[in-house]
Amino acid sequence: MDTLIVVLGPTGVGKSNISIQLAKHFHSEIISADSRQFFRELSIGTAVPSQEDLKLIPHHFIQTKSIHNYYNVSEFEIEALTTISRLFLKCNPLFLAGGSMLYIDTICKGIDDIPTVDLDVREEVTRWYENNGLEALRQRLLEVDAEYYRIVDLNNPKRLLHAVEIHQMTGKPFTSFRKNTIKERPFRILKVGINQDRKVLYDRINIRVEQMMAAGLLEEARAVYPHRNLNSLNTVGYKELFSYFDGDCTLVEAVDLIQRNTRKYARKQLTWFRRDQQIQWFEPEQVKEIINYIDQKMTENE
RNA sequence: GGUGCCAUAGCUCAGUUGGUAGAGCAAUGGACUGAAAAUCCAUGUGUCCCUGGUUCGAUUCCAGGUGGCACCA
Repeated sequence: MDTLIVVLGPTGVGKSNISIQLAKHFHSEIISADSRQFFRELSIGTAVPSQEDLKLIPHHFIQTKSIHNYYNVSEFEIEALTTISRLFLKCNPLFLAGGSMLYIDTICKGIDDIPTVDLDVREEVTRWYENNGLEALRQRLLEVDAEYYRIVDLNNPKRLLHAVEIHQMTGKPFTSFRKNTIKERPFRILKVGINQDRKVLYDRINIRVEQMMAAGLLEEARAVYPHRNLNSLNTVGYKELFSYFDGDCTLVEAVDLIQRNTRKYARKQLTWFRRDQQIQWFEPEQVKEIINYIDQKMTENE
């Protein structure tokens, strides 16, 4: 049976390296589930695999988009599933590796069919919110979608905005699109989590940020600085350096903040993954154990 | 060596007219359906430097000590 091995874990734990070893062992390829490694303008700050690694093992969805093109998880679902079914013709197991929680879940469980918001609608509703405030936004949502109003986090403007945008665009309440059904996939999914001692992870993250700076992250960030308002650049490692370019902080402070925000991101990833009971957890050194685990599962269910 | 100022949470500090304390940041936990490396929510943390004195009661007042900073020698 076709099996997709999902290699997940917090940022900086060594997922890329491990999934390359696994793909090599199983003569397979890797689909990336990393919402920032899609962008070809961002390579140092998103820690994409090296050119040698990319040559060694074919990767998909790495640096295939531009920061200028709006991209979202739904488009990823469609594209990635197409790629996955094509690759299963020659590889099994196949690997999905990355740390973007929502993107992983979307491949595993699917996401409801909700229209993509036009950028002009987004701009219009956002401007309305900026002029009228959060309370007005809540009231507007209550009028158009009382059901969602009851369950949504009323402090989170992005959630409210999206529901209002969908109504503005379609004339239907956001809730009418939210089916919350789990899509069945025509392949088996095995989740392999990589984690390690929190302190060791944090040290690795701090060092990795220093290495990124040494590798030229500052220049990479400066090159995209003119486009800082793009959503794709609302990204750890770039937004902090933009503040430095603005003169709002020193370079040392900016780098410090990158480290801190990366640590926070790792913590947030772990919070998300913690509730997923399907994940089998390993330490970064346990590549052999992971291979044994996959072998065992592959024969179990043939 | 002398004088002055300071010593409170992991850090930077506030405060207690004497009744054993609180902000920011950090840290930790949580939410999450097309912006997700986004966005939002919640939670502690303590020999109040040490030793004595005054007091029913001292982190707070007093004395001495220790450490730090500044100035003068």
